[in-house]
Amino acid sequence: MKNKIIVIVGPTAVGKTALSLSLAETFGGEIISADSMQVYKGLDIGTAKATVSERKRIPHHLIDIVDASQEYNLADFLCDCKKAADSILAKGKVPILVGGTGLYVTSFTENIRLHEEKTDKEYREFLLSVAAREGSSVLKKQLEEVDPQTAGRLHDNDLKRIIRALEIYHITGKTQTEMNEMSRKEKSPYCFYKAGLNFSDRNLLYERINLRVDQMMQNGFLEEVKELQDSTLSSTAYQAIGYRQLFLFLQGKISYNDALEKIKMESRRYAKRQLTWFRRDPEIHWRYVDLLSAEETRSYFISEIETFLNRRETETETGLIFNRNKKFEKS
RNA sequence: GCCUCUGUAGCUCAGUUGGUAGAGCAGAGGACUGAAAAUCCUCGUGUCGUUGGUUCGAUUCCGACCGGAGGCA
Repeated sequence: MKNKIIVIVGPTAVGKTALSLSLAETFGGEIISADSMQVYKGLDIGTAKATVSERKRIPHHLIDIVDASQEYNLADFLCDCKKAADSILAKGKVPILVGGTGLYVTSFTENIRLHEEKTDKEYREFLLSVAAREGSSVLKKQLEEVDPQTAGRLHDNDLKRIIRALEIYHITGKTQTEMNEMSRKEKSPYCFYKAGLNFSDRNLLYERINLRVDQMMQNGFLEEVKELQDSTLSSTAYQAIGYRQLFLFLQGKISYNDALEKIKMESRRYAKRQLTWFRRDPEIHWRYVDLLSAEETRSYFISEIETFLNRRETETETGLIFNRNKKFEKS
């Protein structure tokens, strides 16, 4: 029988943390954060990490695991996440995967296996300079010769992905199409119950986000950013919403108000993209937090998860997301 | 009180020598396999302040009224 893992997803600020803590308590679970920014030490308030006392109450994994000056990516996450899940299972506890980074969550649940090949920063820089000089369509044409399938699904302006596809070919001699096929050969050794939190009214979600940004400021977000100013953030950590904007304010380049509004706006857009990502996974059980009380949401998922944990037949569908197009071809 | 400017999309504004309109931003939808809080694609949103006149036809021209900004008394 496959081991079972609980997954909680949803846009930023819906209340994933609160639900995860309460589910961890009732089921004897430990939490694995699936968040590309909470891995960084020192980015605390702005990334809305669970508080230290919450983390004392329930063990959390994959928070504060790398220095903010270091890079961290999907491959690192898949490796760390598996280790964390297995260590929790070995203790006889239930892993609860909680997070808003859709790529991380689905790559793990769909058992994407990345291969030895890594990244080649120099080659990336080189391609980037080519694109700057001659335009991205030149690279697109290169890719068309090497991997027409990937080139076909990418837009001319999608520079990051064009470069990545060329980079893969440069390192491995194989196309991204081939590599992607190889990456999903085996089904996940785990099975998942996927809980999704959302607002039925988008405006209420946005109000919640705006409010939370204000609360972050009250909790000393600006002081946190001041602390970071001297240390250099890695290019990935630097992408975290809020930090960039507050750096600009501290440098006197934008007003405090503009920074605040920008943070709120970027957070709202982020939430929207998260929803686009998670919506296409039909296995997620969605609950709307503006239609139910916290207690109703909690007890709904508790009873759902109870039956999930007691179930003997534990096959979950896989390949629903990254293979979506193929699925339609079959039928 | 008088004079000038102004009122067009959620916001900032363009425009129509009279044939009911378009940019940016905001917003919505989508994509996503080693940067993913990143990145990329697509798409609208309208009593053109109100009301009367001229006109086949007014958002456009004219008048009145109402709001906003500035100036003069």
